[in-house]
Amino acid sequence: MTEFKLDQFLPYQIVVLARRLSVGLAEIYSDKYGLTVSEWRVLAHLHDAGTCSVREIHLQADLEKSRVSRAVARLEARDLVVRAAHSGDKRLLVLALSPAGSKLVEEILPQALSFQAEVLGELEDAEGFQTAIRTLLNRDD
Amino acid sequence: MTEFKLDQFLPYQIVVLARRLSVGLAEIYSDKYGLTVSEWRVLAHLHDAGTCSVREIHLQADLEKSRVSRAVARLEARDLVVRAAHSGDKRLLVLALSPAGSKLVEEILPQALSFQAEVLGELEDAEGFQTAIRTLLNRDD
DNA sequence: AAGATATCGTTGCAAACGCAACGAGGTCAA
DNA sequence: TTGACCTCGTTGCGTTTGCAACGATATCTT
Repeated sequence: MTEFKLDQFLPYQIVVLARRLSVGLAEIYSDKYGLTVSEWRVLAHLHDAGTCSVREIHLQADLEKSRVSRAVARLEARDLVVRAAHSGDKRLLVLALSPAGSKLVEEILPQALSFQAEVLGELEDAEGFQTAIRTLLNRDD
Repeated sequence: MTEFKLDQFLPYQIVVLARRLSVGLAEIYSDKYGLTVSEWRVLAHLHDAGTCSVREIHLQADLEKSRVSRAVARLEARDLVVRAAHSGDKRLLVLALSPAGSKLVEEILPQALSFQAEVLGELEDAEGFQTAIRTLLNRDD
């Protein structure tokens, strides 16, 4: 009989860890600001990108394009994001943060960063851990 | 303006990694054997535990009890799991793998383990990585 | 021993999900 | 320039999800 402990199985451990971190982070962007994961990622990416299309967020933020589309619609309804037509290619949307959106993101980011710091702070070799994560993320794409 | 790159943000990286590993693993238990994540976890835990209740799987395998309940129902319909009443406490269910279930798990496990080995093989310091994961998983519970 | 409380597994339901299909617009070749 | 093909963002739809509520059983309290 093959020896196998689910709780020592790496893919399982990482999925569990991911869920825990998500729940922890959600206490910030969801409980305090009423944002979903999709919305938070859209805002975060726009903060960095300045301006971009739905497709770019889909690719850069690991979100189904339908999730991006609906998240953007909700964010626009809350006046956190501005949606405009691209002048050159009319298929594209030009998304950007509104002033209120920028303000909101600036309010959330420090908290997100401190959450990250708190997590990393528990590790002996935080550097090595981050390198490992990056290594795994860069495989096969 | 706060500096923030979503793709360098640890919680995000781990969620993305978790999804990738899940998809990779699913090529084994889902594509080849038609199992869902919930079903796979139930089988894996039963393989190790021998016999247990819905609640125990709920706690040990990080699954909502409704997911366990439904997964068990499907597995029983496929004759992979046996569901019996507990003699002492009639609220409890006694779950166990059927012979066919055992056989199936024995077939899958080596593939799961080799998938894990493949992932760990890409890391310089696999030991350190696993230690870090365990550290993070043991916080606050 | 009886009533209040807690726990077990199941079920109902609203919301979220992923995927496929769509219309609108762009690109490329002949 | 016209037709085939590709890409963009949105929408529809069946499935899955998490949560709350439920009936049944156990336990605790007095």
